Amino acid sequence: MKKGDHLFLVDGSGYIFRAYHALPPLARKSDGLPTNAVLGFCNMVWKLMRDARNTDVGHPATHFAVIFDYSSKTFRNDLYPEYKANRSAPPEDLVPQFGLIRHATHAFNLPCVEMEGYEADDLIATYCHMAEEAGADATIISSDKDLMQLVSPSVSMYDPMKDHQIGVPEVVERWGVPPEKMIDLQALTGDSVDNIPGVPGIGPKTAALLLEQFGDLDTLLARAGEIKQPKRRQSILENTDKVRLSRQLVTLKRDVPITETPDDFLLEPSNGPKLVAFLKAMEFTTLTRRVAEATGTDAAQVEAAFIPVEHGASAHGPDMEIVSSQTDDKVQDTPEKQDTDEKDEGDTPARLAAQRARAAATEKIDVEAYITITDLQTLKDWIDEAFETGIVAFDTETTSLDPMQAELVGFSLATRPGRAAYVPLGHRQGAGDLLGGGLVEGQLPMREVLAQLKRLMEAPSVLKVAQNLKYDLVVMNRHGIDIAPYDDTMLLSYVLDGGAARGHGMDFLSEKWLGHKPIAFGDVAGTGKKFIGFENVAIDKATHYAGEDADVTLRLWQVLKPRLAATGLVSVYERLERPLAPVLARMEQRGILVDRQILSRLSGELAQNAAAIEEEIYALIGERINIGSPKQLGDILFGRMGLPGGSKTKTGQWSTSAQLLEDLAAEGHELPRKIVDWRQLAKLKSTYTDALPGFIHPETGRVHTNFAMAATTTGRLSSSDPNLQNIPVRNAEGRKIRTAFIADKGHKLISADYSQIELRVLAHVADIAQLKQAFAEGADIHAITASEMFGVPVENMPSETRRRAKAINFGIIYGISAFGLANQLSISREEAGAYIKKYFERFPGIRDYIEETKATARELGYVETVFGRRIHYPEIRAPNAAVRAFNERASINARLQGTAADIIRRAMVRIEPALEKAGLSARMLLQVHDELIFEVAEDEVEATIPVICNVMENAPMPARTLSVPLKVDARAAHNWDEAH
DNA sequence: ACAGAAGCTTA
DNA sequence: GTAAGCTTCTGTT
Repeated sequence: MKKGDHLFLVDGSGYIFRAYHALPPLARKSDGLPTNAVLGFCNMVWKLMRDARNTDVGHPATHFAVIFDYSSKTFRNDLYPEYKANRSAPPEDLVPQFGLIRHATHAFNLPCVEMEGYEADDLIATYCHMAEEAGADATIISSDKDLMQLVSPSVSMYDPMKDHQIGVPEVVERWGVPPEKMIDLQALTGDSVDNIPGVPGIGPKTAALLLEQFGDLDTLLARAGEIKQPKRRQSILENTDKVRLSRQLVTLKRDVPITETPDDFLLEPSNGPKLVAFLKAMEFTTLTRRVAEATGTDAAQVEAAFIPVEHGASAHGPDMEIVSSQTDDKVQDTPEKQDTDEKDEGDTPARLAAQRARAAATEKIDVEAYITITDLQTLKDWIDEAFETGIVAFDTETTSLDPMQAELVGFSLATRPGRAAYVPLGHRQGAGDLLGGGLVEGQLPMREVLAQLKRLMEAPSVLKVAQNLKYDLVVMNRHGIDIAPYDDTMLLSYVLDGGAARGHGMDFLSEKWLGHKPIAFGDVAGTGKKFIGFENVAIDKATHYAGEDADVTLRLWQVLKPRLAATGLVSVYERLERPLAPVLARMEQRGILVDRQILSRLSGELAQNAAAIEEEIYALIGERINIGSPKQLGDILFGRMGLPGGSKTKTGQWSTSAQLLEDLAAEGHELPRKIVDWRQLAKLKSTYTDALPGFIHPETGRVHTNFAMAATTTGRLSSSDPNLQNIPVRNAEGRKIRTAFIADKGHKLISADYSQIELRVLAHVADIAQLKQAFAEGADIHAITASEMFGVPVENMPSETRRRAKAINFGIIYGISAFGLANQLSISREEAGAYIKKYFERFPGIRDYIEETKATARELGYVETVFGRRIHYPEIRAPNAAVRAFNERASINARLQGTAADIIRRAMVRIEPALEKAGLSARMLLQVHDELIFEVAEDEVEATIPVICNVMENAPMPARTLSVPLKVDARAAHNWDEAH
C-alpha cells in the first residue's frame, strides 16, 4: 500500500444490525431461512462497490475489506466487566444470518476480517492507522460515532445508504469538537447503549463546551475545581475515575496484532458467476438479475451455490412472509376547477383569467434560452427593455435562506415569458479546501450593477414581480435599494387559494399552473452535507436555475393577477397583503435586543434545577433512564412501576402527556410531578435559553426573526428562526425568559395588545346582544357568560363558575365540541354536552352563526372573514365524518381568527405613517397575533402610547365598522416581561 | 440524514 | 375543540 491508494473498510457488523432492523422480515421461500439482513447487506455492498470503483464520485478504491466483530468478549470486558453488559442476545432470526453474511462477503470477492478479543472498530482503527502511515487514504463505511475519532484529513467516513460523507468538518459540526477530541468527548458523555459510564448530567453539548474551555480531558480533570457551575463541577469531581475508565473503553486500539496487512486487501474484479451463485442460493431474484446484467453473467447457466447454515433454519419460517413494500403515492392534486364562468361572452375578468391560465399551461419552458449577462451594456439593454414592457420579474440568488445573513450572489430578470437573463455577481471558484476561493472572472462589478439595478427597482413606471418579495426586499434594502411598485406571486396565490393548496411556494405553483416542474434548488446547490451554497454553483447552471425562477414568476403573475379581479379579492391583496411586506421587512431588519447574560444565567439555573430533579427521579425509579424519552418513561412508569396507566398513543406507546402526569400527581404519586417539572425546565433550557443566543446577529447584536406571510390558513403570520411568537409567559419560571428581551439604551419597549379580540369579533359577526352590551360597558365577558348560563349574579361569583364559562367561550372560538370541552374541563362528555346545550339556549344567535358558517363552507368550499379574506376548506364535504367535523370546526374558527388577523394587519400597515405624522420615532419590532411590540425613546413613551392604541382600536375603519368597540392595553417597560 | 411522533411553548 | 414552530427521541434506508 502506497501514497495515492485508497482503502475502503466496511463496518460489517454495524451493517448487519442496521439492515436487520431497517428491513421487514424476509425469508427464503424454499425453506424459510431468514435473509433480510443478508439482502440489506448485499444491496449495500453492491451499490458501494459500484460507487467505489466509479471515478466521478471521488477517489476510487484500490483496497477493500469488510471487518466483523469476532465475538462479544473483548479486552474491554477485562477492563470493565459491565461493558456492553446491557446488550441483549441478538434476535433469533438474525443469528443464522451472521454466517450467511460472511459467505456473502466472500461471494463479492472481498476479504473478510475478524479477530478474537477485538472489536471490528479496533481492526478498523489499526488498518486506518496503517493506511495513513503509508500515505494512503482510507474511507470507513459506517456512520457509527464510535469511529469518528479516526477521522482525519486522510481518513473519512461514508454511509452509502444515505450517501453521506463524514470528514473533519462534519465531525466538528455534529459534535462541536474535532475528531481527535472525540475520545475525550465520549469519555465525558458515556454511552448508555454500550454501558459506558461517563459523567451523569453531561451530554455532548456540555462536554464540547468543557473541552473547548479546558483544551483536553486531562486538563479538564486536573482543573475541574475551576468549573463555575457547582452541580457540574461536583459531578465531574465525583466521577473522575469513571471518566478515565470510560476513556480507556472508548479509545480504539490502533495496534491490534493483525495477521493480514492492507496489501492483502487489494481490490479484485468481481467474479460474476460466483456472486450470482450465492445470490441465487439466497433466492434474491431482483438483485440476482441486476448483478447478472451488470457483470455480463448468464444467470440461467449458473447453479445456486450450496451454503451451509450453522443454525437450524427450518425453525423459522412458517410465520414469515415476504413483505413487498408498496408505495403507490396517490397523485390527487390536479388543479382545481376555477371559480369562473366560462360560458360568459365577452371579456369579463373571469374569462380573461381562464384564458391566461389555459395559455400558460401550454407554453413550454426552455432553460437553455436564458442569457448570462457579463457586460454592462447588455445589462442596460435589459433594463431598457423592462422600461419598455413596464413589467419585470426578478429573483435574487444569495448565500443563505436568512435574508439578514445572505450575501448577494446574482439576480435574474424576465421581461417576457421565455426571455430571462441572469447577472452573476458573487460566484466563487476553487472553494472548499482552499480558503474560500476567489471570484470567478468575468463577473460584473457589484457597485456598478447595483446602481443600474437601483434605477430599475425604484422606477415608478416598472412593476417589479417577485415570489416572496419580502425576502428580496430585506436583501436589497441592505444594499440601499428599495423596490416599488411591486407584486408578489406568493401573496397572490395566498389570497386566491388560501387553504386550497399545499402551500404557495414557487415550485408548487409552477407545477399547478404552468404544468412545469422547475429545476430543484437542491439539484444545483446540493442538499444536506453536499450543500455547496449558491456562490459555488457554476454560472451556466446558475443561469438555468435563476433564469427559470424569474421566467416562472412572470408567467405565474400573468395567471394569478387576473384572477384577483375575477374573484373579487383585489382589496384583500392590496390592503392586507401587499403593503404589509415592506412593513414586515423593516421589522425583521430592526430585530430585537436580547440580553445574552440573562439567558446564560438562566440556562445555568435551569441546568442545576433540572439536574437536581433528575437525581430525585433516578432515586425514585432506581435506574438512570433517559427522562426525555417518552418511550422509556412510559415503560418504567406504567410497565415496571405499575402506575395506573392511562391511555396509549396511536403508535401503541403509553401516553406520558403533562395532563396525564398531572392527574397522577393529583392522586398522590410523587414521580409524575417531578417529571412534569423536569420537562418544563428542559424545555425552557433547550428551546429558549440555549437556542436564542445562537440567533443573535453578529453585526447588529440583535435577534431578527422571520415572519412568514403566507404560512397559515387563517391569515395569521407565523414567526420562525427563531419563533418569537411562543416566548413563555404563562408562569413565573418561563416569564424570566421574557426579561432577556430588552430595549436599547435610552429606550423602552411598548407592548400593545388587543383585549379579547376574537370574542369581540364573535359578538360582532354573530350579532349577540348580551355580548355586545357587555363589551360596550367594559364588563367581564366570562362572568357575564356564566351569569347568563347558570343564572348566578356576577357579584361574588365562584371562580370555578367563571372558569367554566371562560372555557366555553374559548370553545366557541375553536368550533366547540363536547369532546374537547370535556377534556378541557376534566368533566364527562355528557356534562360538557349539557353545558353546550345550555349555552346555545341562552345564546341562540351563536348557534345560528355556527350553523350558517358550516352551511356556507359546505356550499362554497370556503368561508370569508369580515374583510373578505377567503379561507378554503376543500375537505369540508369529505365522506369521513371525523374529517368533515374537523373542517367544520376549523372553518368556524377561521372566520374569527382570520378577522382578528386582518384587523391587526390593517393596524400594522397604518402604524408607521401615523407615528411619522405625529413626529414620533417609535419602531415596531414584533407581532404576536394580537400584540405589537415597539421600541421607543424613553422621552417619547407618553406620546406614543395613545397613537398606537388609536390606530389599533380603529383599524377596522373605514372599511368596516364593528358593532363592538376594540380595546387595546399598552404598557412600557425596559423588558418584555414587564411591558406585557 | 431525515421524517414522524410526542411533547411543549404561544395566541 | 382553532392556529402555529421547535426540540428530543425513535425508527428507518
